Amino acid sequence: MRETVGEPAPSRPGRGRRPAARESILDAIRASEQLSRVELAAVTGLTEAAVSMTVRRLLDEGLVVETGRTPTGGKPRTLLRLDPAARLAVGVHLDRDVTTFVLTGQTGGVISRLTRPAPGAADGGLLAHLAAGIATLLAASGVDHARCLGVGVVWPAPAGGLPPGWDSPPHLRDWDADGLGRRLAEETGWPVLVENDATAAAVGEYWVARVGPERAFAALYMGSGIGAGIVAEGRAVRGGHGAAGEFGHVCVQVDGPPCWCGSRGCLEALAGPRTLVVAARSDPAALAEAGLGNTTGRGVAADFAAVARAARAGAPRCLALLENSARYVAAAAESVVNLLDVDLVVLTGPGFAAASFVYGPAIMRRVAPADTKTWRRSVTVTVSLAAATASATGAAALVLQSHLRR
Amino acid sequence: MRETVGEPAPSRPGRGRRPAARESILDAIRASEQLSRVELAAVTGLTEAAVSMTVRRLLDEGLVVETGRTPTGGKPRTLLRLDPAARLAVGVHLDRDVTTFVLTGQTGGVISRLTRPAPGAADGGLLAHLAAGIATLLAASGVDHARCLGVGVVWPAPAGGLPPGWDSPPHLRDWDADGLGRRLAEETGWPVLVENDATAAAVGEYWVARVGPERAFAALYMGSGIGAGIVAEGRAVRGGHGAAGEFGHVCVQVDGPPCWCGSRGCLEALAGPRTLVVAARSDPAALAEAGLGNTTGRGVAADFAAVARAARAGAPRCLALLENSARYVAAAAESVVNLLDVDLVVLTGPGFAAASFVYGPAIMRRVAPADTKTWRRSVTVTVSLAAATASATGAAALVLQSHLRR
DNA sequence: CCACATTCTTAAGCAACTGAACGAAGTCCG
DNA sequence: CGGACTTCGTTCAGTTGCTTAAGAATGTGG
Repeated sequence: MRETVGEPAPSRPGRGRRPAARESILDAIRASEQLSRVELAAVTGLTEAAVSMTVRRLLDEGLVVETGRTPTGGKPRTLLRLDPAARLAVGVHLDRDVTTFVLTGQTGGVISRLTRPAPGAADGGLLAHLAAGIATLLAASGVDHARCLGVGVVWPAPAGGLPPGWDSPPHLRDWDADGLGRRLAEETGWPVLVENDATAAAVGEYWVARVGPERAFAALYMGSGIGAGIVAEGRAVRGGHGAAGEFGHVCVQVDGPPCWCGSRGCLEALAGPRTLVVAARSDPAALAEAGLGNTTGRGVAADFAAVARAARAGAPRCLALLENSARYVAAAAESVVNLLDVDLVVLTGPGFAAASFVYGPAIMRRVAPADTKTWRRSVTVTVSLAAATASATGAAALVLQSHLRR
Repeated sequence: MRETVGEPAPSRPGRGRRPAARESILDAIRASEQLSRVELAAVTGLTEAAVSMTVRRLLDEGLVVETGRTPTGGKPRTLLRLDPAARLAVGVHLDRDVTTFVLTGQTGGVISRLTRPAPGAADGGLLAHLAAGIATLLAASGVDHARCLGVGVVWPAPAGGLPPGWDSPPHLRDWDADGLGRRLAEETGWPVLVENDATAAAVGEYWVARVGPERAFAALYMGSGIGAGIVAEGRAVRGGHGAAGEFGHVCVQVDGPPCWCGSRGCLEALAGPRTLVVAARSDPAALAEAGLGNTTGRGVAADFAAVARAARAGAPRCLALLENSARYVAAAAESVVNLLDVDLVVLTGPGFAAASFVYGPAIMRRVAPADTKTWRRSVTVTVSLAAATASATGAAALVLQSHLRR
């Protein structure tokens, strides 16, 4: 379950119901970059009168600005945009080896960024690490703190909390989503929201890439593990306990090798970055190609990137390892597409940022074949523009989105 | 896209917005069988005053009835139920070999039922077949036609329409969802809704089995093919083009045998009922066990049922065939559970009705193992109580549900 | 029979939206 | 250049769905 902590919703007395117009108007402008009032009325299904009134309020609050006009047959349309600086959000990605902090504006654009190594066991704990990073980020950017809506924290674990036995990094091991959100909210004074990193990447992509709510899409995220975030009808799919998107444990081979999760043939066990790196280290040729010989313990992501670089430079063994992995990932992606009728697959995260030149074509071949003999609808496969920081910006986007839908 | 045809919503002037209370109250009563007004207020989050007013209107309309009271410390609660006979819906399942018609009440209970063989090429066409069946069903049940809300038609194809190359039975081949809905609405005068049969089975199960909206669940449907319907947050997951739930084309073996869909290793190609029946017919031992020797062309479902009967009676070859199929189905079910964080899997449709004694345990072993070492949440696997008519009742439930959410 | 607890109803008010008419800001054309 | 026309946006009264607040109904225990 997603956790929102801090600032309880002020239940003003005498208040009617939650205004739906506000949400749909802001979301429509977000998705289209700029829109006039009549267009908003058409898109949202509201009357022009309702749009007019709601927009005036948004203008008064400074959330929206008028930017130019487009000529028509009669009175020209006045275009509306979100004011990027009107609202800010902090996004934090707690990955295994590194923590990324970003400050974004209302449109999801990154204002400033900060990267820190993940805290070791003796570094004074996770809370201090987070609070310091957030403070540094805000101080460096010099923005008005009052405009910051809150903090989104995402990690490579289900949003519903870490189940026992989960393979989590040491500095996250003793935390659950609920506790982390509450404690960090107390520490910083901001509302805090905790979510899975792949889901956040998907929401971030939805937000930043201006995907329309009519598209069902999946963001495949490869960091030190592999996960998927799914957005359908403009909403993140979280499942019964906030653990949807366990792409790494999709079965791609009935009697495949055992996985730490207790099952067999899981994608992660067959083709995950960790598996690939282990294979590269145990293969002398690949080891030499990727220059992994005299490095050790740098973390899976760094090793994976080295293998990808070598493959891109033409190293045959590294390329073979990646292509083998890509076969499995493509098959799992096909399952996602078939199960959820996804028409847009976005590859994101540092893993795909480094190796999309192998994974992208492989997934495309399997999921969106060029021949039209197959029955399937057309599926687009793209690589995220900011794959390395996708989760952190997604974390911020989650905060922005939750403020739309308050 | 789902198609609703007929009866355009009367847009009364001066009307405010769509009442959300009505929907949530009816849905809460549906899910709980009976509830008092205070309980409704607690469950729906509405105030007691709002519940009181809305319920009175529902009582006036006859949708809801008061049934008894429960003692408390003070004034006893008056319990409310849906009046099953207040609203009726017709559900039609157009399967490959047989068409099933059901008439259900507001709670989804079957009032009357009719089964007809699927029309051949020379039987005067699909529309006449449907119209005649519906007329016969209603005449036989002797209910007031005015209380019938509409007709739901479901078929073994995506709700979004039949893509070119789809392996559809002859009598459905020239139809698309849109056209069928419109034409049947003209023919019968009722609103018509066209949907995928597995999705309908899931909605039917959700409706009839009183699943709460907090559960994410998947209905696996085996008829002459194999599909999945997914319900999350009380809504059917349809995906970008209404083609979600293509469980039969989940990949369970990267380099498995080619499937007619153009891909490889699809569940249906490896373990679907058709594949299993073909295997049984080409295996002399299984052929003899199941008594398929002197039958031919009865359709996949009948042959599959014969194999299942033989296996249940102890026939080793038939059992082996089923258990092999179940291994693959279980792996694919595991993928669904992991991707969507489903906590309830329901087996339904004639295939699972005949062979759940093999598939149920196999899926349970893989998806809900008894040992708690795994990280996964507890998943329940059950067999539908009315697996054989699940899709037809689901079709009717879709009509009921769409009237809640109008 | 009278507190007391609890459930449900009634009454007044408010906020969000609707429809319809009107004002505003352009283009087009004689 | 001025008026018809087109399209955009606003104003205003009215309806509706819900809110809070108070009270009526209907039981139990003393």
